[in-house]
Amino acid sequence: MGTTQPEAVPEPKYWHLKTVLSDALDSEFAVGEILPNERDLAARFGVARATLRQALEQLELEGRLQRRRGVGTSVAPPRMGVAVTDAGPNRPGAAGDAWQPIGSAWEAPPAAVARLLETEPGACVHIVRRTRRTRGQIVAAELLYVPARSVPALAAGPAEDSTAVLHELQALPLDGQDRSVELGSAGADEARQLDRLPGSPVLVVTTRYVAAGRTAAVAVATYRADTCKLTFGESTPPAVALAG
Amino acid sequence: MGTTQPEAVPEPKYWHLKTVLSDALDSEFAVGEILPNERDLAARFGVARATLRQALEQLELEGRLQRRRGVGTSVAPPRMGVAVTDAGPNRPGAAGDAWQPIGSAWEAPPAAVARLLETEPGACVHIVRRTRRTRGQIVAAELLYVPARSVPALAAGPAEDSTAVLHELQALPLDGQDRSVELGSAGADEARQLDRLPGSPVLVVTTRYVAAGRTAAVAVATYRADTCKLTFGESTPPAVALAG
DNA sequence: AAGTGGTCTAGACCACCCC
DNA sequence: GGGTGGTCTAGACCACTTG
Repeated sequence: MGTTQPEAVPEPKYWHLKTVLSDALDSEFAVGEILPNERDLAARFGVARATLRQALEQLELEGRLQRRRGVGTSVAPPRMGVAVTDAGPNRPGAAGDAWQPIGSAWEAPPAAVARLLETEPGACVHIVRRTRRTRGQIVAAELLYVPARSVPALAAGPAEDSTAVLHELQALPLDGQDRSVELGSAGADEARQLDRLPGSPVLVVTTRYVAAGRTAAVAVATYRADTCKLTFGESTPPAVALAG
Repeated sequence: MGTTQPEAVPEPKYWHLKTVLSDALDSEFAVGEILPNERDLAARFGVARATLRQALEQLELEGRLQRRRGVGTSVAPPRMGVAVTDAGPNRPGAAGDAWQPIGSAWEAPPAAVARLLETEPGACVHIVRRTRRTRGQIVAAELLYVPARSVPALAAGPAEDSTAVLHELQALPLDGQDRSVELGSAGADEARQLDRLPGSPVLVVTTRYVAAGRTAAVAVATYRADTCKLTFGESTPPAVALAG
């Protein structure tokens, strides 16, 4: 009896909070502006800080917010469109948007990669580490796995220079490539390169380069999921994608 | 003094927990097996339940675990490879892997979509809702936005049948399409269709279909990020992708 | 009714950034 | 040193599924 209001299913507080904050972000804050701190916000909305944080986490996941320890929470700019299709190791890529080699190694790849490469588990391959910078921001960290058979001009073993591997790889005639995209979380090393905390959500792009019917190389690139929108263009998208 | 071990930077507990659990998953549990409940696990590792949950959330984000309220936490199977490239509205798609129309409407699209469609903000378009099923599982929910000009054979206004819009769209000669992939979180409606909780991470695939130099249609598909790996193949990937 | 994961609280301490 | 977000705790209650 009483006030007959079954209330159906009460929406979780953090969910309601999220929509309220999202609206406020659109109407009352500018990009880059810093929000009040979490303790104040929680008090203002009458919830515990953990609950407020749950809402902030969601908004960060959607690319609406950016949080930096010791600094504060700010309104994030729209996600950058990052072209994936032509960013392969043997396409130098656009001038201002470049992959930068960080180093190289001669090690055994993880089992999953070895399977793709069709190499013996435990066998060593060239591993080139690169980062990708778009408009000044580091947006991705990549590990490029190249089996010795794909770069016959190089002696098996550690390469003196990471660019040598990339250079040899360019000489290889490609049949094609296939790619997959999935959600992951940044490992300790990737997190450092991407300037994020470990565990941050990333988009993992695995590219398999095929030459002469075999897998010539495998690239595993992890993109910041908060700031990036991966684009796969066939026609010319530029203005629209950037306007976001 | 005591044992002089500065311990450098202590790794967060939930991070360490995650790796321990991850190893245990590989070695001691089978796919589909249900883990001990959260309270027991937390006690066993000597942490608060919230901390244990933080580790579980990460593992779920990586597609290692599946949690169902009222049931328990189980070991997830490897992610399904879901082909995106040839799954457009005018490619019927493979036989066993199909989009199923759910309904249609005649409404104004969100502002972001209207911008892509180059229609007036507030103008109505055909909206077709579909779900995609792969191996029996619903993996994606899509909203297909079709402006009236792209389907001249149909009267402007609510379509009697969602298949009519799709049928007319197939008649349109396409110049090409471009796509973007980004991280998002499921809204209340999408969550219901995907059998997930609101806020669950999803991969949002936005496809712009171009005909005669204009945007003919826009599809916004949200894929379950926990169970799906999106594939963009140019060569034939099958066995490898499925073996995961 | 019992057991599960999901939400929420009120507090504490820590790591980091900037002044 | 003072402020920020990040981690952690110990408890409570709720929503859902299953027997």
